[in-house]
Amino acid sequence: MSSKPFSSVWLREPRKSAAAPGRSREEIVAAAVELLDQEGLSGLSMRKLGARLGAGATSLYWYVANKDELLELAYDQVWGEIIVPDPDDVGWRDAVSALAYGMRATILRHPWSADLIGRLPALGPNSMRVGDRIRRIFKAAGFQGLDIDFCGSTLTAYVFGMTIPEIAWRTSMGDKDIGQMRDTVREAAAAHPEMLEGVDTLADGDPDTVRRLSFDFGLVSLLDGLERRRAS
Amino acid sequence: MSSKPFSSVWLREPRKSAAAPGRSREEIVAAAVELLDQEGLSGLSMRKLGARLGAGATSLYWYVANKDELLELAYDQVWGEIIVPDPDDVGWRDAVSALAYGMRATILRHPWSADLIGRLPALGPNSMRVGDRIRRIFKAAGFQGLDIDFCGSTLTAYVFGMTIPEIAWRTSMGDKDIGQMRDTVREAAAAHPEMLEGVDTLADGDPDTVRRLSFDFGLVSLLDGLERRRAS
DNA sequence: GACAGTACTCGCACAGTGTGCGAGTGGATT
DNA sequence: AATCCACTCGCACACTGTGCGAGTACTGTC
Repeated sequence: MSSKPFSSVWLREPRKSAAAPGRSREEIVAAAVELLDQEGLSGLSMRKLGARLGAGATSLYWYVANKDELLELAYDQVWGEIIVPDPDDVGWRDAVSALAYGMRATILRHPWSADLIGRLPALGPNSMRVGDRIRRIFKAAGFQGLDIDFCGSTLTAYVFGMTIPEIAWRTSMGDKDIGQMRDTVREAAAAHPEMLEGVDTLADGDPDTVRRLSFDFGLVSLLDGLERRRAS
Repeated sequence: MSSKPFSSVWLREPRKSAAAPGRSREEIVAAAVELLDQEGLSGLSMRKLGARLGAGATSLYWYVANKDELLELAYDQVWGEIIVPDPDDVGWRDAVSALAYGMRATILRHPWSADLIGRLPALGPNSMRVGDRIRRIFKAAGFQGLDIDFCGSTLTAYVFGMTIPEIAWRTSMGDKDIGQMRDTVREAAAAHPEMLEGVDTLADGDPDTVRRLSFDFGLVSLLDGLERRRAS
């Protein structure tokens, strides 16, 4: 295993200066997110980021211990875009639905973040805030004890598990039209008639619509299942 | 976006020779999996793998177009370890449960594979086989048309979404004891009393047991939800 | 104005990566 | 014996993250 001893930006004191020098951590993280949005995870290098800020590559290391810390910061920035509705306003099912769609939309807006989900510790203030709100929703719904956390895990697992592959599809197949796409998969699935049938029905509709239908199908099923749990 | 034009080992003719030369693709892939199991994704480099096989790094490029192809092959190898039960024997709920646990166990046995889920195209014969069997299960359960595929997506999304972060936890925190762990998260969650409550209850039990409970909670909920869909 | 200290910048260098290229090798076929 | 082909591999290139140590600029104290 390549297990580093574990560390996180969030667990150490930051540089003290409250003054406003030339560069700031915020500025760097913002530029990193911009670069990531444009060129993806593999497009972010310290040198490129430095150049974009008109700085030398190693200057950034004053504000950030290493690249992983920078990614942690950028990652938490993304979590900050997720808005978690208040269950008192709309009821827990609608709150969870809105949250799930919000998470999905946020990740799709920053596809590189999918590569970090589950690989980077999510201990930043924004991810904590989201976690806290999720917990509130399920507690308000009537779940108790460990079940509250289990509900949260289940929900995020579903959203992440559904969205991560979706992004891979979008980015890798983006330039191919759907006909080519179907042919490609048909070829790979040639040995399994059962799969071919699925490929064909799936390829009939507009890909975006199908993906949304699929996401909704699973989400509704999940909510139904949770509701049953809650009632018992 | 860093969107390469898309390609896959499975979509091109392999080298023709059916003879038995010194090295073979199978041997290389097996060694790669071994190395990955021992040192993780970042521990695999072409030079290291070559050395392990008593070969020069670039010799491998005769059998494999690039590193990504090698990873695709190793990845599919992992899918090959998943056994998908027959729904005729045990009923669809039990079949799905067994499958979900099997997938989880397989990924945990090869933690590096979690880093590839959703990033690499899964068009290999083994992943196709699994996909085919999953489809059969849900068809046998009585689902129809698009719903069959939606069920499959939902299930795999849940299993992947649940297992990917679990691996990150295991590997990054493996050497810390649970007390330290709780303190770490407590610190990060300090601003959110709601979360602290969760941290404390979760940290009470044995981590492995809690994880299994959590996995089961979501799985059962999901199955309940799907069952409701099927009935209507 | 002089000095000290601190906050920051950055060029250089190192060890490592994936991989294209082209020369070389050994065995089978003609 | 000559030719071909499967295969090996060293070299080189462009690129990566980052430790180090010298340099700069600003701030506060006498």
